[in-house]
Amino acid sequence: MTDAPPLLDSVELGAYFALIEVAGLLRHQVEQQLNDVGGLSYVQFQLLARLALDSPTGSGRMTDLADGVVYSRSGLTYQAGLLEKAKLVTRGQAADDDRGVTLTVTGAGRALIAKVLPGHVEVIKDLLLQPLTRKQIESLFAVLEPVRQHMRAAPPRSAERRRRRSNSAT
Amino acid sequence: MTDAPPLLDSVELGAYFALIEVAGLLRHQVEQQLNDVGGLSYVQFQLLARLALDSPTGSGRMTDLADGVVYSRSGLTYQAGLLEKAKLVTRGQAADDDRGVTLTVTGAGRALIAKVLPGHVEVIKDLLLQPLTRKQIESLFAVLEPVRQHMRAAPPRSAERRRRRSNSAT
DNA sequence: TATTGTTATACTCTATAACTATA
DNA sequence: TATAGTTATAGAGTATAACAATA
Repeated sequence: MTDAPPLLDSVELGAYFALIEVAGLLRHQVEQQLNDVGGLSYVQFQLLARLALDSPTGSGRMTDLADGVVYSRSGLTYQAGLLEKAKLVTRGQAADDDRGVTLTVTGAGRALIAKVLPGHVEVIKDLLLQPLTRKQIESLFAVLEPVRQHMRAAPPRSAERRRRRSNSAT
Repeated sequence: MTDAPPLLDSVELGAYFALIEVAGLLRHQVEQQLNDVGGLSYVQFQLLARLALDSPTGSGRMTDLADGVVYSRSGLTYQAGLLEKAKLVTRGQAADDDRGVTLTVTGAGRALIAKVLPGHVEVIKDLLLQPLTRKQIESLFAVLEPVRQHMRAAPPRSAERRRRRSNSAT
């Protein structure tokens, strides 16, 4: 057993650690702002924002929302339940698939996002963007975007989703 | 009340979202590997790794460890307790300050880090580094490093630490 | 038979506030 | 009086597995 050769050089290590730390601190600060101003967790904000900002209809299917926001199905159900209880979304049958559930932002949901967004943006500017030049911001995006694509292509959650289904040893 | 003008353009938004998503997915995968192979949470791994890899003595002061790893004091005490119970670290008096507590990695702790590290590195390579050129990795580091410095300069946790102490209205 | 979503449950982590001891 | 660390406690979030209903 020779000792581990496949380590990382200092730049790779630095990029990795910086990524984790920066994202962690940023998320922590953002979470605090969201909670203070709107009583929202980050996941809840993401769900609401997706519906209110990304979807033209203000609606979305559970399964689609799960991807990229939440790691387990039950987790999404839990969060959707909280949002529904708070009257920020409604739950309804999906149009085409009778098993499906569709989440829709309410007016209150949109209002809350609008209320929370300015401070949210402020935190991002102050913490993440402020020390960077325009070029650096562009560079950050240019580098992270392919990584995101790559991660989505080999989906971590989807793998979990179907994990050990067709178990032949039954 | 005119509606929110101080929003972000698409590059800024893209950089922010990509950062959060990439770091989140990466951390999730890494966490799974650490847990599967070594029964460690990410925070526990970070603490152990700091002691085993960064410190020449294998020791560290609680307060110093808290910075950048854990968000609250009690959180660190909790994690230190777990690590101690698992015989991965020992707790002792700090040399100079009688209030201080020093954490020291044990042999078992070092062994566990060594056991876990190759797979850890593998995940980082596969998920984060693989789709990037060397230049991009360097660029990622070059951009994130000043952000990290900036975030540390306006410390979120330290602010919490001394929050409303010297209250003049006493 | 596979997929969508829910439920029950257990567990991990985090934060707050009160407290002790040392500087 | 301020700081280092611990404790008790409460709460939020997540994952697992079993389940019902539809494709």
